[in-house]
Amino acid sequence: MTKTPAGESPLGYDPSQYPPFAVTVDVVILTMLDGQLHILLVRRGQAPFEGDWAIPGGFKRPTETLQEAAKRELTEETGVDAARLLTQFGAYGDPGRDPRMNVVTVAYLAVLRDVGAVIAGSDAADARLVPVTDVLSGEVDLAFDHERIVRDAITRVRVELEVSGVATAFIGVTFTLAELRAVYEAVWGVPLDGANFRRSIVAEEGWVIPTRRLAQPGSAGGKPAELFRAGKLWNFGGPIRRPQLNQKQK
Amino acid sequence: MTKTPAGESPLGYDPSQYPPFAVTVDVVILTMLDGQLHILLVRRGQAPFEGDWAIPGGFKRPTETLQEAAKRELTEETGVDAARLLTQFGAYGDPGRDPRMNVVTVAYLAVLRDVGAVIAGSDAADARLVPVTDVLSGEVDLAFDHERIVRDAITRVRVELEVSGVATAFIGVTFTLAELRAVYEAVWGVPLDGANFRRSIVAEEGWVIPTRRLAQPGSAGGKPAELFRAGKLWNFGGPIRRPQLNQKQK
DNA sequence: GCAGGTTAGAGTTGACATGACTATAACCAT
DNA sequence: ATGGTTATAGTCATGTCAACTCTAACCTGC
Repeated sequence: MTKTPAGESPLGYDPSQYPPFAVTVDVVILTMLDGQLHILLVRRGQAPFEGDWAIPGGFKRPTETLQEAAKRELTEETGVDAARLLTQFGAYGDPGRDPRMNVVTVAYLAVLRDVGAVIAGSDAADARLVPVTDVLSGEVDLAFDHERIVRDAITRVRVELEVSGVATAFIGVTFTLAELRAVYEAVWGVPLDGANFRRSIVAEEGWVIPTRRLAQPGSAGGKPAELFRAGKLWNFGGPIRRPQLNQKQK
Repeated sequence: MTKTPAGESPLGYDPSQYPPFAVTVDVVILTMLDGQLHILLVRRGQAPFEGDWAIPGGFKRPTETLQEAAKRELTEETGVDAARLLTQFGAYGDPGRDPRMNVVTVAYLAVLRDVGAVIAGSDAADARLVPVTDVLSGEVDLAFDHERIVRDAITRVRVELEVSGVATAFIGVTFTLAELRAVYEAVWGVPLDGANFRRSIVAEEGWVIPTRRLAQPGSAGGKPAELFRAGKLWNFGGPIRRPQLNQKQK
């Protein structure tokens, strides 16, 4: 942090020598809705990219940490609170990524079980949950380089699902194993065998704790499922391995 | 990226309203030396933290990407070239992390097989390779919040070793399986069975390519090992799973 | 040149994880 | 009651992997 090409002195660094830099934070919020993975987007009310969808975010203030900025901007723009669970996953600073000025943005990711009421902020024309498949397929265009950011976020959460116990963050305090399995299937986009899934989880104590209560069967009937709570082992990684992750092409 | 608390208009954003923001990049360079994992550090020649060790880095310029800035600063400060292989792993922006001004830094990581000549840049008092254990144990104090950054980097490379094929980046173009195994053992800090290691790698074609040449045995003797080149499969993940990663505490 | 030590590499075995599948239980609708 | 649906239990074959043994090919010291 000390190298000083012509005229830059770290001690007497004069920012006015440079075009202004801005630091922003952007937040990717993921949640389950109708068995599908959804992302929280806002519709921009101002240029540039007015009318386009974007992920919520905004300028970092000098007195706050990056994490605090992410939490604040998310709440201001969408009314959503994800104080915990915000994890940083990337920084983006290509020249020209924002037509107005030099902007470096730090991207955060959070996974929520229930987003709650989504309320568009003052300068957002709209805010809502959109299926991630619509974004990944290009059906919904995003402002700036936000599509790339979202793709990176999805990649990240797919890995996190396996190596960290983030799966339970998607669902309620008590849940059936089918609900838990739906999380894996939606995020990874693969079907999982229900019986094998159950065995992997129940085989070892500490993943799920039986509540001795039963869930209501759906309208289609079926045997009522047992309700579980999440155990402590989720803090040390997940119990389910991603299928075909290691398919080596020969 | 549009929320505008009092007076901030995204269109007419005026950076002079704010205390200046600086964006820097910092680079963690890891390599193998004498069977131990080493990190490239520079000794600061100027305040603040004058005389302390730090990881190389410096200010991003508006016309370059973050990645380009990392490559440039590394070369300027240490004479080391790691154009490829630089991967971003975190951003740090806590208020006060730099006593001079508001600095948000984006941290990069690279793994090199041979660092080559290390040449301290103009304002670095020294530049050299230091065992990471000395940093992690606190024996070597680092400037700013660089110790935290280094810890995050080590955590990252331990994961990368398993999910990406970064292992071959540590060693030469041709290598013995014992050398390759030493990389895993040094980074993960665990012993691996030589026979099982060999089987995992040789079992499938594409990991290593025999060169039909033999390495010179060490002074202790022993059967001469076969020399291999890295195959293509390393681009799609590594062949060795980290032991006890899933040790679930009961 | 021989003995004992060292390293590379092959093979063997058993524990365990996992995928595919079958069977049964408990609910819904009609 | 009957058939459809979902949850849960169990079976079986396969694959992975760690621990271990064994042999080949080198070194050094005598």
